[in-house]
Amino acid sequence: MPKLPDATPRLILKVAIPVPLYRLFDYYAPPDVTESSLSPGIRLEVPFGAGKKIAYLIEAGTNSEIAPEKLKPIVRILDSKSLLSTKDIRLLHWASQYYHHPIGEVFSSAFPATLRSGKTAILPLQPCYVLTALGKATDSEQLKRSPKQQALLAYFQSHHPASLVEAELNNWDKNWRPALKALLAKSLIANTAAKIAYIPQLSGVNAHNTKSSFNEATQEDKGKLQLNPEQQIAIAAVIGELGKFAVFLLEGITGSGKTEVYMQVIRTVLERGQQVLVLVPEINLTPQLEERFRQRFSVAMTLSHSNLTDKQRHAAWLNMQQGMSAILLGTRSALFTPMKRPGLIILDEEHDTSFKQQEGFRFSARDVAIMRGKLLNIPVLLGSATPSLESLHNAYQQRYRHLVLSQRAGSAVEPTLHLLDIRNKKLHHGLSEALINELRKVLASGEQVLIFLNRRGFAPTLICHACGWVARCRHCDANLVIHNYEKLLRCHHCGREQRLPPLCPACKTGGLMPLGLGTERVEGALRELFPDKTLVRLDRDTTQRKGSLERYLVQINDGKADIILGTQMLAKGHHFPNVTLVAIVDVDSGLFSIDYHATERLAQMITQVSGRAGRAEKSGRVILQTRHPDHALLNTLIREGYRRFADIALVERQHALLPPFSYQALLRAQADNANMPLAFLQAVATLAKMHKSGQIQILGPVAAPMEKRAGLYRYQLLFQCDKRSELQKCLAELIANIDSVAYAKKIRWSLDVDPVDLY
DNA sequence: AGCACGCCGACT
DNA sequence: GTCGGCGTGCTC
Repeated sequence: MPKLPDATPRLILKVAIPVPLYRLFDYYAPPDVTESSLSPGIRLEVPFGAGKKIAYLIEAGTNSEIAPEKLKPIVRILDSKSLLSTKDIRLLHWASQYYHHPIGEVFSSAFPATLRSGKTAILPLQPCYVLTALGKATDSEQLKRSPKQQALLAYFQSHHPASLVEAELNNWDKNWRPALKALLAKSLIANTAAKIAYIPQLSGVNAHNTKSSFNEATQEDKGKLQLNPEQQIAIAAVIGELGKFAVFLLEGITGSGKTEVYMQVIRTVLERGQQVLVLVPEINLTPQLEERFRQRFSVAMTLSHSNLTDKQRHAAWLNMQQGMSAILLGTRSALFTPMKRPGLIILDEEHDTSFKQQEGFRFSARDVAIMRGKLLNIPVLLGSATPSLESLHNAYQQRYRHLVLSQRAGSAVEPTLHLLDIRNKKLHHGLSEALINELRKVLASGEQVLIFLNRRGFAPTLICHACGWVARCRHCDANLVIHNYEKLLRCHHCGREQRLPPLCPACKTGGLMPLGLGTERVEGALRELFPDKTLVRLDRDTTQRKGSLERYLVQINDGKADIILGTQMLAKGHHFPNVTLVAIVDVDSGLFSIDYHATERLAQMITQVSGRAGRAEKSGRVILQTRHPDHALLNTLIREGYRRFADIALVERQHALLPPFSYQALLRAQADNANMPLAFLQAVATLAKMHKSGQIQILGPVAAPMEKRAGLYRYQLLFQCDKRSELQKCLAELIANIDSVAYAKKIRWSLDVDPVDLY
């Protein structure tokens, strides 16, 4: 047989590999595949260095800059077609460029761990069980001698459709297998072909089903379906833009019914046969939204967050990708989950900084979600009671549609805020007499109080009264925090801990004293003051174990707690309807930070915590202890509200030319000594000044506010420009040349585009 | 990021 | 005499 003419060149694949390198790698395609069967985005296994890696195909072609003898053939092709859509691939390219992060790592962040490690993209099927004709006809009463079987049969009979998969049975009761086995033996239940929960389609065989599935509002829900005019306007506005790109900022005070707006819009999207991506800042917030969605919608819903196992995340991702699930409720990491029929992205609590990834690929889930909506041509709905200044600015600039919910649902009244001047006042473990009296009154009337202190542990400082020695962390520029229960000193920055010393290590006397406040200390004081009241403390230390937060929340909402004490965990979304008094013990620590973001955060935090009070018929009060009762920010906030505060803050940002009136990027560098990172940043600054246009300001390098942390010395260089494209151009050029900068390989550096804090 | 190659100290 | 320390350089 004659050989093929030499003119047929071998196909060359340009692939992205998850390594911190800003370039693609070229490989030979297997000889028997054609270009058309190699769609961008498919996963490949390739030889790389000494080992093998999973790579993502960027493009197939016939030319390469690399010498042919250096090219290797790929090991194998993993996907017959891309698991990501063309538009989502474009999103990844955009994100890689915008955040200046290596393309391979960006691609791999879009996949769950299983697919990243080369597992085949097959949706695991779970066994499914259905009622038989006999099962439908049998009265579960007949099984009353075995209550578990009776309950299970009744559960099947009440479930619509009358089929259940293992996951649902697990949800019903952990130990369902024996009862099911018995029902199988009695032919009341049958084992059907394995399948996953279905998603109702817009038209066709399921049309009738679909309709009933969406309208299963319970009696309780029907009461809430009385929408006020603002809600109706918001819902109509978003629904009017379905199928198009638009960004909405839904600004709704706590209790104004934002979730109801979400649900009404979601319902319409589902009716169109499309899927919804709902992002929340943290896992803690998924259960309550999940519960409300499940009550309202009987469509398949998927959760995705970091507490799931790899298998669960694999299934969640593929469920969405294949259109088996209609709603994905997840945290930041769920942002890139592909959708077969994308219809809407909702980002709840859009101001929350947890949406910004703080290491590695430092993307903002909010900003990437907006770009994703733009590429997918679907609306993006941002919701918050305390919108970020950037989003408000975008709304004012008409880039976002601004939807406002200013009314509390039902008869609920907004809480009133009061500053309590504690200058020259005697404090009992941080609590003033006036505050204690207020607490006493409210507790006496059987109502709940909520006490907020954003610092866990007993006290943030251990000091020697005799010689002035302070317990410092050896690895960080920070004091060790006293944890009295565990008799430990712990560093909240590097996690290191040691025994609480009985004597001052410096002067060997017994003059050690706690200084400052933590939740443990306030807990002790409150237990002493109100020994007959039940106190629940919610902070990272008390809610570490899985499910403990949920248990406490149930206890609180059942009225089995009088005093709720905690850290910012309290500020995030949980509803405490019986709380009528909120006390913020120490509002001052956030007032005088060097980071201009701090006042915005403080205002959001105060407003969010305040929102926990007085949700029911009773109006709530919020007391803020302060030594700065004349502080302008505090006064604006408590008298005129968050929005007025935000408007003033925006004017200040404009005068200072700070974001959102300019754009920033922060180059951080760290190493186990101070010299190399500083020298590196200095060299980068010099390089940048050569390349930059006149518009870009280069500030620094300076030490990070905490210069030493976990044994590493940290410095940073800030870039700022009022033109985003100029800044981007400068950064791109820098990154392209950064390897040649002195010490670049000896230190750890990272670039943070649109930093949310300067630490 | 891994991983291998490559030149200088305490060990079977 | 070797095992191995991590400095430097490469990965198609």
